[in-house]
Amino acid sequence: MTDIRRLAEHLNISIGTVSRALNNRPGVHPETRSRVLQAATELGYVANASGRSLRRGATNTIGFVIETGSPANQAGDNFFYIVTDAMHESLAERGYDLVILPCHSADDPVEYLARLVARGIVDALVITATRVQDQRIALLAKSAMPFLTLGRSETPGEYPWIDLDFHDVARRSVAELVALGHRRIAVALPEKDVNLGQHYRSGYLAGLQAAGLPVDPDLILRVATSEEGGYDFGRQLAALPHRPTAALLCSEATTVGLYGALRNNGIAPGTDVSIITFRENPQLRFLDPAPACFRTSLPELGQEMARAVLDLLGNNGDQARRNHKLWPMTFVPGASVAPPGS
Amino acid sequence: MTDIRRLAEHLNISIGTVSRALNNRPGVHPETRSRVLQAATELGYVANASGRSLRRGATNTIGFVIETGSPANQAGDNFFYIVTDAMHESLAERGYDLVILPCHSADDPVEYLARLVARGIVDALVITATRVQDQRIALLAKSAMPFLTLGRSETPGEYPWIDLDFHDVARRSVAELVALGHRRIAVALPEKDVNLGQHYRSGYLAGLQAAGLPVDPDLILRVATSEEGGYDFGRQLAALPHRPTAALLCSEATTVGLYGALRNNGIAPGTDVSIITFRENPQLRFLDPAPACFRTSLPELGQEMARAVLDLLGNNGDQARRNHKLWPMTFVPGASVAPPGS
DNA sequence: CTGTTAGCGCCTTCAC
DNA sequence: GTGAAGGCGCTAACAG
Repeated sequence: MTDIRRLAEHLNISIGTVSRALNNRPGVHPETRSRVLQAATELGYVANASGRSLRRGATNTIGFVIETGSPANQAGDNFFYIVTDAMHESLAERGYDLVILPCHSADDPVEYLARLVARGIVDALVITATRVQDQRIALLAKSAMPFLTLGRSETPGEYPWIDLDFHDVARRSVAELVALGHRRIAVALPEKDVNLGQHYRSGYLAGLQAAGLPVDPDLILRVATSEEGGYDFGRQLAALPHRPTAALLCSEATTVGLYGALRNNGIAPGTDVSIITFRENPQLRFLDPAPACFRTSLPELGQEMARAVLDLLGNNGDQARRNHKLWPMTFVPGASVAPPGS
Repeated sequence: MTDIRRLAEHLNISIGTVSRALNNRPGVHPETRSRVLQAATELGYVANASGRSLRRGATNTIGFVIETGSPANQAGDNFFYIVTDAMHESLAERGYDLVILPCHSADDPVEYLARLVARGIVDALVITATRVQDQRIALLAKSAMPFLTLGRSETPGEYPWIDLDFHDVARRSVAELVALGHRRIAVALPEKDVNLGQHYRSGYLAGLQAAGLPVDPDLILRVATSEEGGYDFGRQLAALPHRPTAALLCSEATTVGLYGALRNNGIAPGTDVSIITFRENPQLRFLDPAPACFRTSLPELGQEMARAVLDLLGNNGDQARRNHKLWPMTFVPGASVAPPGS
């Protein structure tokens, strides 16, 4: 709670010198500097953030926006905690802090962002769960706030993104199943405006085409990204007159629900219907049969995101806005996949 | 990005009047006020947070601290998103904002808090995952920062807390099992310094005592709060010479792992070993057999927490520091519980 | 190497 | 009902 003035008085020197010493500015006698640093530690002095930001015109803080009201965020495991943990650590090495900015259910995400930008509490923003047409991106692109999106979008403009390679995951999943003899493969897609669904769908279609398989619209379903959504998907598959022998999930959150629905309808996951889900996580590992899925290092993803954001704030910010990164994932076989009719 | 000066110039009035109009201060001509408000909306003016905080000495922001490096937070579902979502909404009604402050793996939680307090970016803090002896509480109690803990602690001092009633949940769980004829009931506790473990343990012991059952130390195990921890627990139970007929979990995150370990050892969850876990969540609902557990409304918990924090910042802050609330939970029967040897 | 001073954006007191 | 001015805590530019 001490301010810089009291610290200076305590040391009998001017606040200017104290400030220079604390901020590693040149032109301070080494002995003075060490006295200042020691006194700061003793008195628990930390610069007041408002004063510093006001003067510097920057907060040295990155905001990571999460819509806490979204069912997709309330389901599943704590993807974001792992990503932000690593991202935060990388940012800290460069003197930046990270805060998670939750946008609550009753608030409008676009207005929330507009307020954030104007209030100036962060130097850059990360937004997640991008839509095909995303007003948040349109807003940010018009503003002067540097931002990174986790997920692509068809919203026009030049902005940096990092995205998991949903296309390749889906394509690869189909290929794995086809190699075992599957020919009727269902897929659960999210709501239409969720951008990852576009890519997952295109990968699925590419996989079918590569195998010379026809597209059956009955096998392409849209469900909520939640346990309930997975259950829905399973029920709908069970009700199909000509049941598929395999199913793909573009979100691991739906896996448990799908297993439950199949079992409740007398269908054995893995035996009657092969399943490949999206991202490996600890919960999946103990499901029976263990689901085939895709692995990636979330800490590495967080580090990459930190790098991308820091690039935006560096000297080559303009160039950094053209940074695009497709994040690869590797297939993890599982007992949930078997030849059809086995 | 407009500042108040430009807004005032645009309207040809002084910044003092603009400020008064925007902050609903008395003594502004109604017409002037409406002109100001309209111009603010048009130009997208929002007060700069640093300037305002510096002047007011308050940020109107509440910080919710989460240790993103903790395995317990990386496991399980998004408990905190649901709580903070409701809390945020309640706070917003009273003009407060909420930010989630992640403390990353490589950072020391106590130092992190000390920095937060000194930087003055929030008016109050919420800390979670309390320890039996919690240095964070000791630090905050010494500071002038109002704070609320989600979870109790034996750390001395007068501070407000809200805690789920772990004692009663454990006691009730034992009673349910005893009523069905169980006499050997195992329990998985977290590491010793995790405060909720103390209460869960005391409730477990109270339950045994009420039923006149002996305490078998072999049945009281400590495991990590994660899927792996649950798996560990199951393996250890399977290896016991005199196997229990029931098992209690003080964290739902361990449930899937326990099911997996039992099955891998030829033990049927629900039939061979009855299971009661902690908090109901969507993932559990689709496990087979569905685990008995305890239900509570996380949105209501979030609202209660918002109230507790706002009380701290109100006129009766001193009295509010004595607010303690034990949060009740209700039993949800499940197929994971059956009479022993059934 | 150190002290002094201006001003970041805002709100509030005082004067009118 | 409105304008002018000071100062919240800090850093950077300028004197010395």
